[in-house]
Amino acid sequence: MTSKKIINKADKVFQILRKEYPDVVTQLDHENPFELLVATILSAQCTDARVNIVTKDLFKKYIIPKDYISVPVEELEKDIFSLGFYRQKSKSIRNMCVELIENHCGEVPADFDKLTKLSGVGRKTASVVAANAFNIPAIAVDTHVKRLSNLIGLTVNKNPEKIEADLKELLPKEEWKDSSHWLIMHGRNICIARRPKCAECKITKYCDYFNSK
DNA sequence: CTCCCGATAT
DNA sequence: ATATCAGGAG
Repeated sequence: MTSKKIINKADKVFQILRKEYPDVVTQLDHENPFELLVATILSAQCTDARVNIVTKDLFKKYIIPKDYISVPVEELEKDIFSLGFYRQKSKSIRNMCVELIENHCGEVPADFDKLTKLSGVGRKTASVVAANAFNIPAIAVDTHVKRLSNLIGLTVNKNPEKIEADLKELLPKEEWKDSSHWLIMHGRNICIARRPKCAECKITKYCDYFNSK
């Protein structure tokens, strides 16, 4: 159930963001779906900019799933150390590569449900890969999308899966991918978690957080 | 719910 | 010193 008030708010907000961020793309450097999958797993709790620094060399050394399994796990841990959670992420990537080889002929499946079944891949990562590598309509609810959706008042839910469902009701499928990018761009540039720049924000008129200050 | 975990801005 | 960074698994 989405109230008319929220539907109207969403229309105004996304109209402004659409104009503000006309050409949105993933900031994660990648040249194919497999690289995007690895980069997205690595991006958990860490900025795209730092992932890109690591993947610049990583993607020269590891080309296909087999490459990640061929080295001792300690070597992969060292290669991604600076990103944090390096033990978890190494294990996830290795298991994910085994699963790609055993269940998907070494290819990244172009299917949301199949993606979420891979090690280290939850709804957010699956959405990023589905939307950006395969143009499958999806909304990736990351920390920015969550924060802005709650601050603006596009949803009253705190659970990412519920936020995703709420946003999908507010937008046509054709805009699912771009809408998450708009919120992410706005979250990084203006509605910054540590210190929101409300003075520079163009959607304060429709923002619950701003109007309740 | 807790744990994983380094880099960075404030 | 502390919060936060394009989360996911157990």
